[in-house]
Amino acid sequence: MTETARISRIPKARRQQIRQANETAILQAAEKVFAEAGYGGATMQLIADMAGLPKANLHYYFPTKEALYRRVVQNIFEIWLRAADSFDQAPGPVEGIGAYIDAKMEISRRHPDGSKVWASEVMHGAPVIQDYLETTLRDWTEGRTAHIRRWIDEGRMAPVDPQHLLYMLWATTQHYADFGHQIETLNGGRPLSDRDWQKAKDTVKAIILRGIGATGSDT
Amino acid sequence: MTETARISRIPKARRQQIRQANETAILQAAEKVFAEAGYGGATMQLIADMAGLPKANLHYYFPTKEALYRRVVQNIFEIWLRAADSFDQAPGPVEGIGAYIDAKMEISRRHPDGSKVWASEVMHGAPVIQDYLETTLRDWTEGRTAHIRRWIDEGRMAPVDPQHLLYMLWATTQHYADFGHQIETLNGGRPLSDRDWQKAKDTVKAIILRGIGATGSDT
DNA sequence: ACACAACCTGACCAAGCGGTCAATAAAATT
DNA sequence: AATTTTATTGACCGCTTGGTCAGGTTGTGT
Repeated sequence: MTETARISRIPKARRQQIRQANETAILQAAEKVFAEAGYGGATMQLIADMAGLPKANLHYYFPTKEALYRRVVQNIFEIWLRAADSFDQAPGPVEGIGAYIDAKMEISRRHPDGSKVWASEVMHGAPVIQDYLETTLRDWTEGRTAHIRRWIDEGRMAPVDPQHLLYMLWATTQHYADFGHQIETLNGGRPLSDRDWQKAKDTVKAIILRGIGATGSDT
Repeated sequence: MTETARISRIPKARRQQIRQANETAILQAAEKVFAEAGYGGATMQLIADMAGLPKANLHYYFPTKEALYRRVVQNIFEIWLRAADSFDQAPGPVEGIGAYIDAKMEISRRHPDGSKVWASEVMHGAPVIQDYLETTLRDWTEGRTAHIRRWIDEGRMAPVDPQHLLYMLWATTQHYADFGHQIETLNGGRPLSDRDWQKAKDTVKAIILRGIGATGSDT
């Protein structure tokens, strides 16, 4: 480990360091504001205040409101794609779908704002990420439905329509983020506890895995 | 049937007639615009254009943007509550929950804009219908969970957590409205056909009813 | 026919918006 | 130390927004 690396790039890359710090601060603030107010309701001023920067500085890092918004949406999309890994390297539907549910529920818990921004974007007709839907998401979906079809052919689960099964998984898991406020209200105004989240996961997995007649890897 | 009633109140209630026509035109346009652009992104001008009225006329019927929005949200809420009737007068979970899924899927198909407005409202923290969540919706939910618990006690379905089951029903059915654009994109850019909708309903019902181990009314 | 109330609307306004820019400060390079 | 590059910011601008209002029009009761 060289000295410059150990002291974390004092002279040269301090610029980059500051730049990245400001960018992430802005992105975090933006995610929250976009989630709470929607794209139209969000203001650059509010994002700037929340990030602790003057408004003009935002436009130095992100030229327009739309550019900033686009980055926020892309970040979320990548997090979601990463959750798909659980799906792939699984011997059977119980492990694969079970792990996928766990992963997506965890995302709903840790990144509720991101989920809301995504939902809002799609609800409004996906004005900025339509191409993602048509390319990356479509490819991803086709791969997964093929996977599910294989499980069905192997008799490891009931012959349910893979597409609608995927929709169900998305809907159910993301609901805990997008409608978190409603759930919290019905929970007596208190956020879900660790135990509540565990119960949510267990219930969702139980119903869906039994619903598709899934069997474990042991044949 | 009197003459005045037959000719549908020509002299007296023509005012009311016009009033109601304009109000519903405004409300329909507002629902669409709020759904497509969100509360912050929607403009009174656009709503007025879509309703075929000058903007100032909107403010004659609805004093403020928020008042108009509130009415839109309330209308949707009432439609949803009415879908609950299917739940009540049912002998067992297969009929009750099955009919409820059918009803909510039909709402997602017929009133996608309303569903989106509701989703948006809740996602943004329910700023205008928080009281509804705390009163009407909470009462409704408690009644339904009690119903489900009874079914469980009677051995008509597996002992799943009723609250999370309800969330699953809401999430899955509303997903077809709120994320309709995404579904349409993954469907090759075409809206779901009659057969697609039927398949969606059947798949959702099959997975959930099997998932909760529901049995029909015949014991 | 008259008077009164309800309805309609073009023109207007203050406020807030996204975005710009010139001037300044800080850091890196020479 | 000088100079160039990068980062920062208060002040500002054109434009759109929700909302107002005076004056005109239409419908209703007498």
